[in-house]
Amino acid sequence: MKDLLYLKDDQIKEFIEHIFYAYRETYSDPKKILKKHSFGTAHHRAIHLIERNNGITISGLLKKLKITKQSLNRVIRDLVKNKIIYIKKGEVDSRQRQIFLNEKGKKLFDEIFNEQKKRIYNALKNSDSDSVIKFKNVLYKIINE
Amino acid sequence: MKDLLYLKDDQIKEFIEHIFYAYRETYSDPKKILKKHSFGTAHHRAIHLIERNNGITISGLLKKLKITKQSLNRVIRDLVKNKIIYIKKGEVDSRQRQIFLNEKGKKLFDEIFNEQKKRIYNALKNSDSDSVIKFKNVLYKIINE
DNA sequence: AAAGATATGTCAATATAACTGACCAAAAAG
DNA sequence: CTTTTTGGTCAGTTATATTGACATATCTTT
Repeated sequence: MKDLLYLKDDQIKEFIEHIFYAYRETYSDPKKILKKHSFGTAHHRAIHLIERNNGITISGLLKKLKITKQSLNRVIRDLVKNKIIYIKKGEVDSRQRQIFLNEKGKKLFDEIFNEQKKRIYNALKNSDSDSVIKFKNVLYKIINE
Repeated sequence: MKDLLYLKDDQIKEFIEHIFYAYRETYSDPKKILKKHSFGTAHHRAIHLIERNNGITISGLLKKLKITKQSLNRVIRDLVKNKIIYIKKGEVDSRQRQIFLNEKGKKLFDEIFNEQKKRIYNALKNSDSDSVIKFKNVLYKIINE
């Protein structure tokens, strides 16, 4: 086997460490905004996925979040109570629930996203397009295992 | 301003989402091993940083972990009690504590790392060295803001 | 139509990892 | 000698997740 520098353990350990930092920093940025509404990162992740997948079902969210329905339920209840999201019965399968951001939710999402965007935007604008493409490719390979 | 595709909001939202997935998956892999010792991800992160920074002080750890000393203290106590780490008074400044993995800790770290390594290794081995370098560069830019 | 499977909701108890705030002691720095 | 820094600890609280049990409505299969 070739002695590929970038496959050395030290390099891999560094990646493991820096993936943590990237996650932590990216999700710390909007915490003040969330706190104004008494929301936390769990609410944030749900809002993000609902914005990205309009009309997503409960089980759809569960698959993406990989948490239990009891955990998700708390979050969903909070968001409904605060009129961030609304829920409709599934059109095809009325056991299902479809979840949507309402106007207040869209505004909150925009506020949150604006905070998070800064960090990513600044990183990308100082990178050439090839770097961004390759960053994305490796990131996806890490997720898909 | 140029209409750079990779700076579009959708692309940025995707990155925000996938940074979360990458973190979650990378740190989920060794959870079974940690559970055998009744440790969690908090212990994992501390062990990782101690392995990477032999003799790191309490305040050094606090800066990297960005948690309170009360939170860290619980973790450190657990690790000392289970003989994963040991603590020495600082040589220059004896107010400080220097933290080291002992033999049991090194073995545990190796077990944990082996699990995590698989995911990263597989992602990197299917990427060319230029991709890995560029992945690293963008990742670091995200952290440094 | 009856039986079984699926999607969701909810109650209760527990675990993990973090937080705030207060206070103390030892050692270094001024 | 006074102040600052480093670390330890007690107590209470919050956020997010878990397991397990059970209920209801709806869809699918027989």
